[in-house]
Amino acid sequence: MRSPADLTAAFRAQGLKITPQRQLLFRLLDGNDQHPSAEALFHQAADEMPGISLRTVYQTLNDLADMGELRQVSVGCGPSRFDPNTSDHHHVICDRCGTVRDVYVSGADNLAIEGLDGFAAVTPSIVFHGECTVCARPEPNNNHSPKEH
Amino acid sequence: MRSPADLTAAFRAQGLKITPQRQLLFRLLDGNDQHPSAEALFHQAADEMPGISLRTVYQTLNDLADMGELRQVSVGCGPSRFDPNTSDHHHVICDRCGTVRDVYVSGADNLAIEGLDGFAAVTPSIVFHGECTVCARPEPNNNHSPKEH
DNA sequence: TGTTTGTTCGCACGAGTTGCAGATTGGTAG
DNA sequence: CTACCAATCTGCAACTCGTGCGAACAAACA
Repeated sequence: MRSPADLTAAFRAQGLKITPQRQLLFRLLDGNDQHPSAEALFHQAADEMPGISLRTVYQTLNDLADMGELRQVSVGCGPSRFDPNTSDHHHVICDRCGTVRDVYVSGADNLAIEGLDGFAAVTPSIVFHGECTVCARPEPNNNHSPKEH
Repeated sequence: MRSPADLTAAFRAQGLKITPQRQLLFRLLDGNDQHPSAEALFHQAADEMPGISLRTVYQTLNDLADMGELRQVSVGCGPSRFDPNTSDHHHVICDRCGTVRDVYVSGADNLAIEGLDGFAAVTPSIVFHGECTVCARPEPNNNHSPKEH
């Protein structure tokens, strides 16, 4: 995703308007590597702008995704996550708490695939499932729940 | 997934009962490479057993998934698909019509990954997105819709 | 300042899935 | 064969995530 200033210019160039809601969301997403869900981003936004609606967050996220400024990541279960990192990368997710991290995989486009059966223009999307350092810790009071850390 | 006979034995061994509904679903899933959704399987089952309920189909699919007899495949949007093929493989999906096929990828477990950041016991799940042969055909009357073919 | 047009918001709705409870039925012991 | 108990089935309601809609609102611009 580009900087809030660049996005502002890009939105205006398309005849779209710059609202306080959009500016706030641009700022919250800028450099954000947390892969927030729409809901999570909404709560963060509501802290600064109590009247903002979840509907607007979804709307803006979809607009940004349509413009290619962010990627929507499906993590198997639970809500979609949004990723302002648009570089060529993949994801690792903790199956316990849902934490998502970016990972960079070399050679993913040159995998030997059998059974492609005529499918064209195929691009891989890799999700590594595992346990994050916090959840893997064997301590007894490791009682944290999903959506934390 | 094991054969219907083996599943029957496995269910009984766990104190679970063998009902006509379960037997039907075992049979419909045996060797099924269509990656059906719960809904799709329900329609197929209802053809042979008109009174069967969608709830029972979900229940049985979840039971089988819990037992490791089938995998639940998330394809980004739309309902989950269920895959009785439990061998080590991945999937290619047509982004137009939703067709899913099994693919076998060599070297997937030896990918060079950067940014894993302490994540443990990481296994990759690869979904290739592309267009199937039918959807890639440039013919003008290529007007088939999702869930067909 | 006024007009135009895109935006926001809240609500209702829709898809997919699960929880619940009463009726039903498989498995088994008598 | 009958009776019993626990597992199961079914239908419905509820839930989660996301979208459609329309009235009120506000950014951009003359």
